[in-house]
Amino acid sequence: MFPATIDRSPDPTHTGLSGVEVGVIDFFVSAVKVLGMPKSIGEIYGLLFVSPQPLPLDVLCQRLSMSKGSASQGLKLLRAFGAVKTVYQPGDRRDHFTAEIEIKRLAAGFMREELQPRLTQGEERLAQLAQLGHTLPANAEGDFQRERLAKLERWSDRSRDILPLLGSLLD
Amino acid sequence: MFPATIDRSPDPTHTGLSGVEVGVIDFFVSAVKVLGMPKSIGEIYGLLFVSPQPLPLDVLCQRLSMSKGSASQGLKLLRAFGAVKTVYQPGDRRDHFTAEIEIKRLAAGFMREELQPRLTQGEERLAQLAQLGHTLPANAEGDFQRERLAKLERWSDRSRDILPLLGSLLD
DNA sequence: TAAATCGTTCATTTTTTCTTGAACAGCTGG
DNA sequence: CCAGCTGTTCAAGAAAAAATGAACGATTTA
Repeated sequence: MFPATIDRSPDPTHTGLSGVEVGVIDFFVSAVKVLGMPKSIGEIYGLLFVSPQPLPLDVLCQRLSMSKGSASQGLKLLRAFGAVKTVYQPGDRRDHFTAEIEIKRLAAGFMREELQPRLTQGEERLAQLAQLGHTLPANAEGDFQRERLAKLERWSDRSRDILPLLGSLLD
Repeated sequence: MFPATIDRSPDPTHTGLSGVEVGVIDFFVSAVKVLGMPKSIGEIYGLLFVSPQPLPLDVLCQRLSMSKGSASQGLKLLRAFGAVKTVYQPGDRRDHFTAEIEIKRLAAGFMREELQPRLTQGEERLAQLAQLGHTLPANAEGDFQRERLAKLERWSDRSRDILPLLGSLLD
Protein backbone atom coordinates (compact mmCIF):
# COMPACT_ATOMS: atom_id res chain seq x y z
CA MET A 1 0.00 0.00 0.00
CA PHE A 2 2.55 2.56 1.08
CA PRO A 3 6.28 2.22 0.57
CA ALA A 4 7.79 0.10 3.30
CA THR A 5 10.09 2.87 4.40
CA ILE A 6 8.70 5.47 6.74
CA ASP A 7 10.94 8.47 6.64
CA ARG A 8 10.64 10.69 9.67
CA SER A 9 12.63 13.50 8.14
CA PRO A 10 10.83 16.82 7.98
CA ASP A 11 12.29 17.56 4.54
CA PRO A 12 9.27 18.10 2.27
CA THR A 13 11.12 17.08 -0.87
CA HIS A 14 11.96 13.58 0.27
CA THR A 15 10.46 10.61 -1.47
CA GLY A 16 9.42 8.60 1.58
CA LEU A 17 6.57 9.60 3.88
CA SER A 18 6.80 10.64 7.52
CA GLY A 19 4.78 8.94 10.22
CA VAL A 20 2.27 11.76 10.40
CA GLU A 21 1.91 11.81 6.63
CA VAL A 22 1.24 8.08 6.53
CA GLY A 23 -1.30 8.43 9.30
CA VAL A 24 -3.19 11.26 7.66
CA ILE A 25 -3.19 9.54 4.29
CA ASP A 26 -4.42 6.39 5.93
CA PHE A 27 -7.24 8.34 7.53
CA PHE A 28 -8.38 9.79 4.23
CA VAL A 29 -8.10 6.50 2.41
CA SER A 30 -10.66 5.02 4.80
CA ALA A 31 -12.78 8.14 4.56
CA VAL A 32 -13.06 8.11 0.77
CA LYS A 33 -13.80 4.40 0.84
CA VAL A 34 -16.88 5.16 2.92
CA LEU A 35 -17.91 7.52 0.15
CA GLY A 36 -17.27 4.83 -2.46
CA MET A 37 -14.20 6.36 -4.04
CA PRO A 38 -10.94 4.70 -4.99
CA LYS A 39 -8.02 4.62 -2.62
CA SER A 40 -5.89 6.81 -4.87
CA ILE A 41 -8.25 9.72 -4.28
CA GLY A 42 -7.73 9.45 -0.56
CA GLU A 43 -3.97 9.18 -0.94
CA ILE A 44 -3.74 12.30 -3.05
CA TYR A 45 -6.06 14.38 -0.92
CA GLY A 46 -4.41 13.15 2.26
CA LEU A 47 -0.94 14.10 1.15
CA LEU A 48 -2.06 17.52 0.00
CA PHE A 49 -3.91 17.97 3.27
CA VAL A 50 -0.73 17.59 5.37
CA SER A 51 1.57 19.40 2.97
CA PRO A 52 2.30 23.05 3.75
CA GLN A 53 3.32 23.72 0.13
CA PRO A 54 1.26 23.05 -2.99
CA LEU A 55 2.57 19.96 -4.79
CA PRO A 56 2.83 19.25 -8.52
CA LEU A 57 1.73 16.05 -10.23
CA ASP A 58 5.12 14.43 -10.49
CA VAL A 59 5.88 14.94 -6.80
CA LEU A 60 2.57 13.31 -5.89
CA CYS A 61 3.46 10.34 -8.11
CA GLN A 62 6.90 9.96 -6.58
CA ARG A 63 5.90 10.33 -2.96
CA LEU A 64 2.81 8.13 -3.24
CA SER A 65 4.44 5.60 -5.60
CA MET A 66 1.50 6.11 -7.89
CA SER A 67 1.31 6.17 -11.68
CA LYS A 68 0.96 9.45 -13.52
CA GLY A 69 -2.35 8.22 -14.90
CA SER A 70 -3.89 7.61 -11.49
CA ALA A 71 -2.66 10.89 -10.11
CA SER A 72 -3.92 12.81 -13.12
CA GLN A 73 -7.36 11.21 -12.98
CA GLY A 74 -7.54 11.53 -9.24
CA LEU A 75 -6.73 15.23 -9.38
CA LYS A 76 -9.30 15.70 -12.12
CA LEU A 77 -12.00 14.26 -9.91
CA LEU A 78 -10.84 16.15 -6.83
CA ARG A 79 -10.91 19.39 -8.80
CA ALA A 80 -14.41 18.63 -10.02
CA PHE A 81 -15.44 18.28 -6.37
CA GLY A 82 -13.67 21.48 -5.53
CA ALA A 83 -11.58 19.47 -3.06
CA VAL A 84 -8.33 20.57 -4.64
CA LYS A 85 -7.28 23.95 -5.98
CA THR A 86 -4.66 24.78 -8.57
CA VAL A 87 -2.05 27.28 -7.40
CA TYR A 88 0.24 29.20 -9.68
CA GLN A 89 3.91 28.91 -8.75
CA PRO A 90 6.12 31.58 -10.34
CA GLY A 91 8.97 30.18 -12.34
CA ASP A 92 7.55 26.65 -12.56
CA ARG A 93 5.69 25.33 -15.53
CA ARG A 94 3.99 22.59 -13.55
CA ASP A 95 0.56 23.00 -12.00
CA HIS A 96 0.66 22.90 -8.22
CA PHE A 97 -2.19 21.68 -6.05
CA THR A 98 -3.45 22.35 -2.53
CA ALA A 99 -6.26 20.81 -0.55
CA GLU A 100 -9.46 22.73 -0.03
CA ILE A 101 -10.20 22.27 3.66
CA GLU A 102 -13.54 23.98 4.18
CA ILE A 103 -15.76 21.05 4.95
CA LYS A 104 -18.81 22.86 3.67
CA ARG A 105 -17.30 23.18 0.21
CA LEU A 106 -16.18 19.59 0.19
CA ALA A 107 -19.68 18.48 1.06
CA ALA A 108 -21.19 20.78 -1.55
CA GLY A 109 -18.90 19.36 -4.23
CA PHE A 110 -19.77 15.82 -3.28
CA MET A 111 -23.48 16.53 -3.33
CA ARG A 112 -23.27 18.31 -6.65
CA GLU A 113 -21.09 15.73 -8.44
CA GLU A 114 -22.20 12.46 -6.91
CA LEU A 115 -25.50 12.69 -5.07
CA GLN A 116 -27.60 15.06 -7.17
CA PRO A 117 -27.04 13.23 -10.47
CA ARG A 118 -28.05 9.93 -8.94
CA LEU A 119 -31.07 11.44 -7.27
CA THR A 120 -32.19 12.90 -10.57
CA GLN A 121 -31.68 9.59 -12.31
CA GLY A 122 -33.76 7.92 -9.64
CA GLU A 123 -36.54 10.43 -10.13
CA GLU A 124 -36.56 9.70 -13.83
CA ARG A 125 -36.85 6.00 -13.22
CA LEU A 126 -39.73 6.62 -10.84
CA ALA A 127 -41.54 8.77 -13.37
CA GLN A 128 -41.41 5.91 -15.85
CA LEU A 129 -42.55 3.49 -13.18
CA ALA A 130 -45.53 5.68 -12.42
CA GLN A 131 -46.65 5.16 -16.04
CA LEU A 132 -46.47 1.42 -15.62
CA GLY A 133 -48.38 1.74 -12.36
CA HIS A 134 -51.45 2.97 -14.24
CA THR A 135 -51.55 -0.26 -16.23
CA LEU A 136 -51.74 -2.43 -13.12
CA PRO A 137 -54.92 -4.49 -12.72
CA ALA A 138 -57.62 -3.36 -10.29
CA ASN A 139 -57.17 -6.26 -7.89
CA ALA A 140 -55.50 -6.68 -4.52
CA GLU A 141 -51.97 -7.05 -5.89
CA GLY A 142 -52.40 -4.12 -8.25
CA ASP A 143 -53.64 -1.88 -5.45
CA PHE A 144 -50.80 -2.95 -3.21
CA GLN A 145 -48.18 -2.23 -5.83
CA ARG A 146 -49.67 1.12 -6.75
CA GLU A 147 -49.48 2.05 -3.09
CA ARG A 148 -45.84 1.02 -2.97
CA LEU A 149 -45.04 3.12 -6.01
CA ALA A 150 -46.68 6.09 -4.29
CA LYS A 151 -44.52 5.49 -1.24
CA LEU A 152 -41.42 5.43 -3.40
CA GLU A 153 -42.32 8.82 -4.77
CA ARG A 154 -42.81 10.21 -1.29
CA TRP A 155 -39.32 8.95 -0.39
CA SER A 156 -37.90 10.55 -3.46
CA ASP A 157 -39.51 13.91 -2.75
CA ARG A 158 -38.30 13.75 0.79
CA SER A 159 -34.69 13.14 -0.24
CA ARG A 160 -34.86 16.08 -2.58
CA ASP A 161 -35.86 18.24 0.38
CA ILE A 162 -33.32 16.83 2.79
CA LEU A 163 -30.17 17.23 0.73
CA PRO A 164 -30.04 21.04 0.92
CA LEU A 165 -30.92 20.89 4.60
CA LEU A 166 -27.87 18.74 5.10
CA GLY A 167 -25.72 21.44 3.62
CA SER A 168 -27.05 24.02 6.04
CA LEU A 169 -26.21 21.71 8.95
CA LEU A 170 -22.55 22.20 8.09
CA ASP A 171 -22.34 25.93 8.72
CA MET B 1 -28.23 -14.16 -26.24
CA PHE B 2 -31.84 -13.86 -25.23
CA PRO B 3 -33.09 -10.78 -23.39
CA ALA B 4 -34.34 -11.35 -19.87
CA THR B 5 -37.97 -12.39 -20.07
CA ILE B 6 -40.42 -9.88 -18.69
CA ASP B 7 -43.56 -11.64 -17.64
CA ARG B 8 -46.52 -9.32 -17.29
CA SER B 9 -48.70 -11.87 -15.56
CA PRO B 10 -50.02 -10.81 -12.18
CA ASP B 11 -49.58 -14.31 -10.76
CA PRO B 12 -47.28 -13.91 -7.74
CA THR B 13 -45.94 -17.46 -7.93
CA HIS B 14 -44.56 -17.15 -11.44
CA THR B 15 -40.85 -17.37 -12.01
CA GLY B 16 -40.46 -14.36 -14.30
CA LEU B 17 -40.88 -10.77 -13.17
CA SER B 18 -43.58 -8.31 -14.18
CA GLY B 19 -42.72 -4.91 -15.59
CA VAL B 20 -43.46 -3.13 -12.35
CA GLU B 21 -41.39 -5.65 -10.41
CA VAL B 22 -38.45 -5.18 -12.73
CA GLY B 23 -38.77 -1.42 -12.43
CA VAL B 24 -38.88 -1.40 -8.66
CA ILE B 25 -35.98 -3.83 -8.38
CA ASP B 26 -34.02 -1.70 -10.80
CA PHE B 27 -34.70 1.35 -8.66
CA PHE B 28 -33.43 -0.33 -5.52
CA VAL B 29 -30.40 -1.77 -7.24
CA SER B 30 -29.25 1.75 -8.09
CA ALA B 31 -30.14 2.96 -4.63
CA VAL B 32 -28.05 0.37 -2.80
CA LYS B 33 -25.16 1.02 -5.17
CA VAL B 34 -25.12 4.64 -3.98
CA LEU B 35 -24.77 3.25 -0.48
CA GLY B 36 -21.93 0.99 -1.57
CA MET B 37 -23.78 -2.30 -1.34
CA PRO B 38 -23.89 -5.21 -3.76
CA LYS B 39 -26.59 -5.45 -6.38
CA SER B 40 -28.05 -8.61 -4.86
CA ILE B 41 -29.10 -6.64 -1.79
CA GLY B 42 -31.09 -4.26 -3.93
CA GLU B 43 -32.66 -7.10 -5.87
CA ILE B 44 -33.84 -8.89 -2.77
CA TYR B 45 -35.14 -5.80 -1.03
CA GLY B 46 -36.77 -4.56 -4.20
CA LEU B 47 -38.67 -7.76 -4.80
CA LEU B 48 -39.83 -7.93 -1.19
CA PHE B 49 -40.86 -4.29 -1.42
CA VAL B 50 -43.32 -4.93 -4.27
CA SER B 51 -44.54 -8.27 -3.03
CA PRO B 52 -47.80 -8.31 -1.11
CA GLN B 53 -46.92 -11.66 0.47
CA PRO B 54 -43.82 -12.53 2.47
CA LEU B 55 -41.48 -14.64 0.36
CA PRO B 56 -39.24 -17.55 1.36
CA LEU B 57 -35.60 -17.97 0.37
CA ASP B 58 -36.11 -20.41 -2.45
CA VAL B 59 -38.74 -18.24 -4.12
CA LEU B 60 -36.37 -15.28 -4.02
CA CYS B 61 -33.69 -17.42 -5.66
CA GLN B 62 -35.99 -18.64 -8.36
CA ARG B 63 -37.59 -15.32 -9.20
CA LEU B 64 -34.34 -13.36 -9.11
CA SER B 65 -32.26 -16.12 -10.73
CA MET B 66 -29.90 -15.83 -7.83
CA SER B 67 -27.90 -18.47 -5.99
CA LYS B 68 -28.99 -19.69 -2.61
CA GLY B 69 -25.73 -18.42 -1.14
CA SER B 70 -26.25 -14.87 -2.34
CA ALA B 71 -29.84 -14.78 -1.19
CA SER B 72 -28.95 -16.17 2.21
CA GLN B 73 -26.13 -13.69 2.76
CA GLY B 74 -28.14 -10.83 1.42
CA LEU B 75 -31.03 -11.58 3.75
CA LYS B 76 -28.61 -11.84 6.64
CA LEU B 77 -27.32 -8.35 5.96
CA LEU B 78 -30.79 -6.93 5.38
CA ARG B 79 -31.96 -8.40 8.66
CA ALA B 80 -28.98 -6.88 10.45
CA PHE B 81 -30.08 -3.51 9.07
CA GLY B 82 -33.62 -4.18 10.13
CA ALA B 83 -34.61 -3.75 6.48
CA VAL B 84 -36.26 -7.15 6.33
CA LYS B 85 -38.42 -8.94 8.86
CA THR B 86 -39.04 -12.64 9.28
CA VAL B 87 -42.69 -13.62 9.23
CA TYR B 88 -44.08 -16.91 10.44
CA GLN B 89 -46.29 -18.69 7.93
CA PRO B 90 -48.50 -21.41 9.44
CA GLY B 91 -47.99 -24.79 7.83
CA ASP B 92 -44.73 -23.88 6.10
CA ARG B 93 -41.32 -24.82 7.42
CA ARG B 94 -39.58 -22.11 5.45
CA ASP B 95 -38.83 -18.67 6.83
CA HIS B 96 -40.74 -15.95 5.01
CA PHE B 97 -39.50 -12.40 4.63
CA THR B 98 -41.09 -8.98 4.19
CA ALA B 99 -39.59 -5.58 3.61
CA GLU B 100 -39.49 -3.03 6.41
CA ILE B 101 -40.67 0.18 4.78
CA GLU B 102 -40.35 2.79 7.49
CA ILE B 103 -37.58 4.94 6.13
CA LYS B 104 -36.57 6.07 9.58
CA ARG B 105 -35.81 2.50 10.61
CA LEU B 106 -33.93 1.78 7.42
CA ALA B 107 -31.77 4.83 8.00
CA ALA B 108 -31.22 3.91 11.63
CA GLY B 109 -30.08 0.43 10.65
CA PHE B 110 -27.70 1.79 8.06
CA MET B 111 -26.22 4.27 10.49
CA ARG B 112 -25.84 1.66 13.19
CA GLU B 113 -24.32 -1.07 11.02
CA GLU B 114 -22.28 0.87 8.50
CA LEU B 115 -21.67 4.47 9.51
CA GLN B 116 -21.08 4.31 13.25
CA PRO B 117 -18.46 1.54 13.14
CA ARG B 118 -16.46 3.43 10.54
CA LEU B 119 -16.76 6.67 12.43
CA THR B 120 -15.48 4.99 15.56
CA GLN B 121 -12.61 3.44 13.67
CA GLY B 122 -11.74 6.87 12.29
CA GLU B 123 -11.75 8.35 15.76
CA GLU B 124 -9.35 5.66 16.93
CA ARG B 125 -6.99 6.40 14.09
CA LEU B 126 -7.12 10.08 14.95
CA ALA B 127 -6.35 9.42 18.59
CA GLN B 128 -3.20 7.59 17.55
CA LEU B 129 -2.32 10.36 15.15
CA ALA B 130 -2.64 12.91 17.92
CA GLN B 131 0.14 11.07 19.77
CA LEU B 132 2.40 11.33 16.75
CA GLY B 133 1.51 15.00 16.48
CA HIS B 134 3.22 15.71 19.78
CA THR B 135 6.51 14.41 18.40
CA LEU B 136 6.50 16.85 15.50
CA PRO B 137 9.36 19.37 15.46
CA ALA B 138 8.75 22.96 16.56
CA ASN B 139 9.26 24.49 13.13
CA ALA B 140 6.95 25.82 10.42
CA GLU B 141 6.08 22.41 8.98
CA GLY B 142 5.52 20.91 12.41
CA ASP B 143 3.20 23.73 13.40
CA PHE B 144 1.30 23.44 10.16
CA GLN B 145 0.78 19.72 10.53
CA ARG B 146 -0.26 19.99 14.15
CA GLU B 147 -2.86 22.52 13.08
CA ARG B 148 -4.13 20.14 10.41
CA LEU B 149 -4.41 17.32 12.91
CA ALA B 150 -6.44 19.62 15.13
CA LYS B 151 -8.72 20.38 12.21
CA LEU B 152 -9.25 16.68 11.57
CA GLU B 153 -10.37 16.23 15.13
CA ARG B 154 -12.82 19.09 14.80
CA TRP B 155 -14.25 17.38 11.69
CA SER B 156 -14.52 14.12 13.54
CA ASP B 157 -16.33 15.69 16.50
CA ARG B 158 -18.67 17.44 14.14
CA SER B 159 -19.61 14.23 12.34
CA ARG B 160 -20.34 12.58 15.63
CA ASP B 161 -22.80 15.38 16.38
CA ILE B 162 -24.39 15.44 12.96
CA LEU B 163 -25.28 11.77 12.59
CA PRO B 164 -28.04 11.73 15.21
CA LEU B 165 -29.36 15.03 13.88
CA LEU B 166 -29.75 13.34 10.53
CA GLY B 167 -31.98 10.75 12.10
CA SER B 168 -34.25 13.40 13.54
CA LEU B 169 -34.61 14.98 10.10
CA LEU B 170 -36.41 11.85 9.00
CA ASP B 171 -39.39 12.11 11.35
C1' DT C 1 -34.38 -43.34 12.44
C1' DA C 2 -33.84 -42.61 7.65
C1' DA C 3 -34.89 -39.44 4.16
C1' DA C 4 -36.04 -35.06 2.91
C1' DT C 5 -36.07 -30.07 3.58
C1' DC C 6 -34.01 -25.78 4.98
C1' DG C 7 -30.64 -22.44 5.55
C1' DT C 8 -25.59 -21.23 6.26
C1' DT C 9 -20.84 -21.18 5.16
C1' DC C 10 -16.90 -20.78 2.46
C1' DA C 11 -13.48 -22.02 -1.30
C1' DT C 12 -13.68 -21.08 -6.05
C1' DT C 13 -15.05 -18.56 -10.08
C1' DT C 14 -16.87 -14.58 -12.19
C1' DT C 15 -17.59 -9.79 -12.53
C1' DT C 16 -16.53 -5.24 -11.56
C1' DT C 17 -13.48 -1.69 -10.41
C1' DC C 18 -9.04 0.43 -10.13
C1' DT C 19 -4.35 1.09 -11.66
C1' DT C 20 -0.82 1.13 -14.89
C1' DG C 21 1.99 2.70 -18.62
C1' DA C 22 2.62 3.95 -23.20
C1' DA C 23 0.93 6.99 -26.79
C1' DC C 24 -0.33 11.45 -27.64
C1' DA C 25 -1.43 16.58 -27.91
C1' DG C 26 -0.27 20.99 -26.23
C1' DC C 27 3.06 24.21 -24.39
C1' DT C 28 7.40 26.63 -23.57
C1' DG C 29 11.79 28.00 -23.61
C1' DG C 30 15.95 27.88 -26.26
C1' DC D 1 10.76 25.63 -35.13
C1' DC D 2 12.07 21.84 -32.45
C1' DA D 3 13.44 19.30 -28.33
C1' DG D 4 11.98 18.50 -24.01
C1' DC D 5 8.44 19.02 -20.44
C1' DT D 6 3.64 18.62 -18.86
C1' DG D 7 -0.57 16.55 -18.28
C1' DT D 8 -4.44 13.60 -20.40
C1' DT D 9 -6.41 9.50 -22.26
C1' DC D 10 -7.34 4.81 -22.79
C1' DA D 11 -6.43 -0.14 -23.71
C1' DA D 12 -4.63 -3.77 -21.05
C1' DG D 13 -3.45 -5.81 -16.74
C1' DA D 14 -4.01 -6.24 -11.65
C1' DA D 15 -6.67 -6.10 -7.68
C1' DA D 16 -10.88 -6.12 -5.16
C1' DA D 17 -15.60 -7.37 -4.59
C1' DA D 18 -19.48 -10.20 -5.37
C1' DA D 19 -21.81 -14.49 -6.90
C1' DT D 20 -21.83 -19.34 -7.19
C1' DG D 21 -22.64 -23.95 -5.72
C1' DA D 22 -21.33 -27.86 -3.16
C1' DA D 23 -20.80 -29.48 1.52
C1' DC D 24 -22.60 -29.39 5.91
C1' DG D 25 -25.45 -29.19 10.28
C1' DA D 26 -29.87 -28.60 11.96
C1' DT D 27 -34.61 -29.62 11.84
C1' DT D 28 -38.65 -31.95 10.40
C1' DT D 29 -41.65 -35.77 8.98
C1' DA D 30 -42.83 -40.06 7.36
